[in-house]
Amino acid sequence: MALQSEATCDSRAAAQGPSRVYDHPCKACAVRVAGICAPLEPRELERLSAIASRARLAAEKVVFCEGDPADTVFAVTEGTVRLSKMLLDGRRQITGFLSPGGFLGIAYSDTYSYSAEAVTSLALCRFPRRQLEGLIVELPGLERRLLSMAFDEIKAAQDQMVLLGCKSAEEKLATFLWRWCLKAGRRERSDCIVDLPMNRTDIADFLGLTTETVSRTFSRFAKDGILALPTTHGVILRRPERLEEMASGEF
Amino acid sequence: MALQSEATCDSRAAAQGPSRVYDHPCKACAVRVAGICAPLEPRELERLSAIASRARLAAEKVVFCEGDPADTVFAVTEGTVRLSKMLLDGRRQITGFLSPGGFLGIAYSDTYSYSAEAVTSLALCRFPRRQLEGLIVELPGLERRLLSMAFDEIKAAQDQMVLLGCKSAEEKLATFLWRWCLKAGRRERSDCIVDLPMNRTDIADFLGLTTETVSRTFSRFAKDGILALPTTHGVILRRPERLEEMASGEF
DNA sequence: CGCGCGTTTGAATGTTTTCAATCTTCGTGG
DNA sequence: CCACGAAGATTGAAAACATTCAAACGCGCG
Repeated sequence: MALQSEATCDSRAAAQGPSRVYDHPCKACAVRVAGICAPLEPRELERLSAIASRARLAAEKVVFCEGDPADTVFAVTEGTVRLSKMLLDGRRQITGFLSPGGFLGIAYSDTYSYSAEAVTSLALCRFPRRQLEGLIVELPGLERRLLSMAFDEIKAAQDQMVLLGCKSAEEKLATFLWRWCLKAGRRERSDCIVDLPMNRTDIADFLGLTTETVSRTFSRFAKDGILALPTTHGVILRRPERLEEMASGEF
Repeated sequence: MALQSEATCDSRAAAQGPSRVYDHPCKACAVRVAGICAPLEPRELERLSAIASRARLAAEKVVFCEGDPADTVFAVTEGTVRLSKMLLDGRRQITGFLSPGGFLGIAYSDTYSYSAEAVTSLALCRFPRRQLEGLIVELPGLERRLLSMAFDEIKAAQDQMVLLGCKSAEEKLATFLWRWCLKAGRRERSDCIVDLPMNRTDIADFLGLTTETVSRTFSRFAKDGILALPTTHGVILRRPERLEEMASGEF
């Protein structure tokens, strides 16, 4: 499973002052993965660090594939990961994007039930699954945190089902941009500047549309003055409130 | 969150022989909710029973509404529950159907993030949320089971995203019928007899279609000899293997 | 038996997709 | 530094699939 923490990836643990954690190769990781480390005592954090190793991955590389033996769990510390499932004929559904703090690959299953790829270049923490499961038994805070993250992921999945099942192309893209604006938007007066690390095909496969429809909808939004597209990955939301309206928010 | 156990609802606890559990009003419930009780020791089961109460609900009645204060968690012991989310204008997405063993209403949130209604008449176990959360802290087996059920629910949600985002109307209905056949189908030679407790509108809102499209697709399947519709809720799958093919299974 | 609701069927419409071509961007090599 | 090539993005036109609107059917219940 892929767990995305809503916590920001500030250097929380840095406030704990010097400790043995600092000598460990996972220092940087321990500092950043607020998602899972947040509720841990320093001693517990050290236990987690002890089983972790770090890895870097170039953009578009595969973290793991659906069906692979699931022997490693990952935490994202830098970059964006794309999670997807494929049909036999190659049609793809992206089930989510993970940012720093996100957690992926955990499940009570012997194989991964989805694929994970690097959208941008990545920094990851790796946890051997066996050892992490052992730690979960020992550290109740860790299990509680996982359960909380799992619930958040279920909620996000339900919102995505509403998007996929109920919304029009325009509403889908508006929802997508509005979410990204809330999560990672940089405000500048009434504008919201958003960087979309993924390409149009990724957006299309996330929203259940084609690239052409995504592109057309972007163009229409730009023509209507709702946003500007200085580059394909850089979007300036000129009227974020219009997007929020168009998103037809749930409840 | 709604957790659907894959376990059948056999009277597992009955094998434990007479005990104080039997004197408790939740006897019947404790017997049936294999979903959450399965990994519990008899003593632990008793603790769970002690905070539970039972309820019955007529078909089409509301269990709880999106936005209501989430102070009760439920387990389904009889009947089928429908979980849904609504957009402001009334469009509805059904995120899942729960059968006996299913668990609903748990989340680390003060309000329910979705609505739950009775598709058929129901028997439910009720757990006051505060007390259940206290019990989770005390009983590690309970928390482990919840985490496992949460992972299963995430996996199911991802499959549903694939269905909603990638599949055609025909593939959607074929997938739906094939799943139901696997879960609750009664085999008879090559046939599979399925009872669909929900109506066409429910199916449509689950699959991201309209009732008309669902109905037309049913008719086409019947015309092609893939299934027969003796009643609207009773379906005989004459060629389940054709449905499986049409479902374009994942991976 | 008749009424009402849910389902089915029909025809027209519309949104999104498909197919195709062009444009843009970015990386690479001259 | 510029030119080139390839991949991604955009735009256009035609087609397809699902929806919408409308009407008829049939089943269950009073």
